[in-house]
Amino acid sequence: MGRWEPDASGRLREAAMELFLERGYEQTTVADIAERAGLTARTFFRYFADKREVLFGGSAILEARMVSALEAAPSSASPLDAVAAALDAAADMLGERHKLSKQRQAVIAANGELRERELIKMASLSQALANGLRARGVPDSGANLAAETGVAVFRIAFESWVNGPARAKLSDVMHASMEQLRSLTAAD
Amino acid sequence: MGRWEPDASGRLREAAMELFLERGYEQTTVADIAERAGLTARTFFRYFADKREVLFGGSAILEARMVSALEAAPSSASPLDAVAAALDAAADMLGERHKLSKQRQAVIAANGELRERELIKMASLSQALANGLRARGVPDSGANLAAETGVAVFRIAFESWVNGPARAKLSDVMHASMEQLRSLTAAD
DNA sequence: GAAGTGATGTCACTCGATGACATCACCATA
DNA sequence: TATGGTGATGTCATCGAGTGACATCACTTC
Repeated sequence: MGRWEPDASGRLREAAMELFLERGYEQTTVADIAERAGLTARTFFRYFADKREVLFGGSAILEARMVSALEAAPSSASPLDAVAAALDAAADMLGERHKLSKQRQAVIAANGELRERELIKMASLSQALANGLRARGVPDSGANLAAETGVAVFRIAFESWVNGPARAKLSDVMHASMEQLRSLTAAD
Repeated sequence: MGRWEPDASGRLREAAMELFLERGYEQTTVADIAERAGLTARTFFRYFADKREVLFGGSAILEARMVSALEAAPSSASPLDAVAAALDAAADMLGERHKLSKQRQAVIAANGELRERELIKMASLSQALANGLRARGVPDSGANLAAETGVAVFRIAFESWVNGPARAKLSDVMHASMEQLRSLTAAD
């Protein structure tokens, strides 16, 4: 794999995933990743802000799609319903690659730095959803709360799906979690 | 401040806070902190696992107190009410130092690494609360959800309190956020 | 006062991350 | 087809975080 092969970023992502699965995140240096991709460490840092980021390339896209879905929800929909529409969009995007998701989550779960990075991606998502809700006229505090709880539902459902059977549908798990939230808070 | 003065850990924490406020987190090296505390960088890393951790010494105590409060809630209390008791305990511990909290939050908010670290502390808290709920007989999925949403309420209320007037009571803000959550989900 | 103990310092090293500058492949155009 | 421009990559030097090995210091105990 020579210096000018196409898709350097994709090669780096693949090499990283391979090495993380083979020996773990900490036992892999950036130089290792770059070497397997036929590049140098300096080039790695031209594509990714830091070592962790190589695992989170899709999160910006996911966030954009979820925000679009939230914006597209009928204006009559409640805040939580609009958030639910965003979760559906997420299920569409992630629901087809159960094995890959499982591997990736295993790598992340095994390392503190990566868990931290994942959490801040979720926080960014929550922020973006809250902004979308405000644009729909939802007042500040409610927008934050609805977005936060929505992301909590997303995270819990995703985890449950990843650790469950491959044939389960992510969207079903998400709907079930959302229902559970409603009953949890309504019952008081 | 010589080599064998007492409370090395406390001196390091103070020196760090001072320097972070003076020049910012990134512009402060661990060697700077250690020097101001009359120690060396090597010793810093004997007290704190990494540079970020110097700002999060209280989080383990906070977590322990919140879990205690949750466990002490009457067994008749609903999951969300037990979580609310934990939030009250947090308000007790944090509510008296508005200025310090505000400074600390400003430092954290200004830096991505520190935001990440704070998020994982919140995740740890959520995990601990969920464990406490399970010990009370709450089923798995509901325990996670109640803990996550409870921590979301905590975070939002704390932020609102920190950015509000110094005379506001943290416990009041927390109660208001919790009420808002109930109405938000019950209205559908 | 000698031995032991725990806290601290010193040294050397690896790795993540970044700036400055050189080099390469490729493309447009004269 | 030569020339120059452009963007991607490599090379080199450097800083700071973090760690292991070992020396040193203050203090305690017998």
